[in-house]
Amino acid sequence: MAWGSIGQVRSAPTILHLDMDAFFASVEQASKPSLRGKAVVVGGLGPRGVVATASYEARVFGVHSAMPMAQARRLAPNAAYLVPRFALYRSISDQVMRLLRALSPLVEPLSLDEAFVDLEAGGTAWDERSARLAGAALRADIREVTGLTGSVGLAASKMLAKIASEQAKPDGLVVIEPGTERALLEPLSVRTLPGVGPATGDHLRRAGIHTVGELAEAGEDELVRLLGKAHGHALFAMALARDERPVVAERETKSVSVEDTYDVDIHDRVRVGTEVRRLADRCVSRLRGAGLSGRTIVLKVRRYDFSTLTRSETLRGPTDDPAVVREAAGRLLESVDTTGGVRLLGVGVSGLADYTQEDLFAQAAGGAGEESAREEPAAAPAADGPAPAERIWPAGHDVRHAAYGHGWVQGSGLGRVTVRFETPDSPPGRVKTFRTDDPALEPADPLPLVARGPGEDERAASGGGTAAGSP
DNA sequence: TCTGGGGTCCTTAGGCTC
DNA sequence: TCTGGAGCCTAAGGACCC
Repeated sequence: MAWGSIGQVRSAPTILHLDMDAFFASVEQASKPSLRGKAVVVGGLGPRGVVATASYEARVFGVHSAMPMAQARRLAPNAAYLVPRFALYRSISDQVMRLLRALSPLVEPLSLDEAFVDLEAGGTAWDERSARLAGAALRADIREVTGLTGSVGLAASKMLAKIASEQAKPDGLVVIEPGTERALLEPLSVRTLPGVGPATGDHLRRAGIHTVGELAEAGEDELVRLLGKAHGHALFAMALARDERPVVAERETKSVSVEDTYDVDIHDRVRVGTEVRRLADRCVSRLRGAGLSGRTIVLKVRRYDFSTLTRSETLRGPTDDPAVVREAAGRLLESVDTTGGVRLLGVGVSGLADYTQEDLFAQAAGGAGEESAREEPAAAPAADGPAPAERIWPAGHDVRHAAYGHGWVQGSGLGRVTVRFETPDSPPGRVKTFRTDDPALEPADPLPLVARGPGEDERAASGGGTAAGSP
């Protein structure tokens, strides 16, 4: 992405950045009344899990995103620990994105809980006042539709809108007025700027540069010398509050990959090979699901000491054939020393196209059924034998009991599962414990966070419809 | 303390072709 | 015919983001 290359400098704060507050944790609190106002941590619960999102109540204890889960448990032993429920988060994200698209056709989602909107392109705002009104209305709509809060930043560029929404958190709205940008940026830490992470931050600190003002003073040549061409030019432009990157609605995928971190390092070479083939199959499933194929196969190996290496191979043409990807990944694995053990394996495909080399051959051959008739990816995890009899009840997932109704799994182990019976619009519920194989208990779909009016949803809930999570 | 998963972009370096 | 350089591709690693 070229910085400051195209477009004209905007004079009104009509770029909006929305950031949902502690998104995953807020969804869980909205869906589970007993967790409102409590410390909630969402993330991987295995021995090598990390925190995806911590509620503001958990952040008080020092828990934050990307922190190892073991450390979070030491800091906040009484918090609720839940595994992410991406399907639910995605459905709520869709509702939010629909609200954004009503404001403008130019919406650039960055993740499930964040997006840029060009309000001017949508004719929704043209000056500070109209932008502020649109931002406030959006926040109200989000609360009404999802029961959740989001923070809004408004500025004349993407970088500043993002900084504004950061300042607005939680549950606020901040406008950076054109003309005030330089003064606002000057005292901020260089780490505030997008693209300055731990490594670049350290690098700059060693050069005596701590603030955005010092970054601007250092001069473009010095920054290019310190950080390289692209990064140096980009950072200098940002330090002067120059950012003319447009809001881009459609982004095409450049690569597809899957990876797994194992609870215990794998030492057995045969097992490593098996895992790589499984990952190759999963990767191809995702690739095909997106209607894509790719030329470059990448194998990723993280060793016992956390050192990471990648090996890649570029084929003559794009493929979405699981056998081809499996074989390539297997060849790449041969060049990697895995003695000592591996903690993570990954398989990816890049150099994407929306056709395959096989398609071209098929066309050329008039579709004559080659021997390599499309092999379906090995049906995922059921590697061997029937599914185990033991039923798994992930923490936080919804369940339904024949007698007690809707609830969620508070914890399980030793053949027992503990369920709290409550719904988004009920008061905090009671806890009961069952055997994991209790036939009266079954997994359930999440309920809507906000009760719908009659006709809005076939699952129309009866209650009063108060917005979840309201103070 | 002990580090996920899915991405993007940049840099460096070597090989190849014109 | 030899050489230098530009430009492109591939491979590997690193930083960053959410």
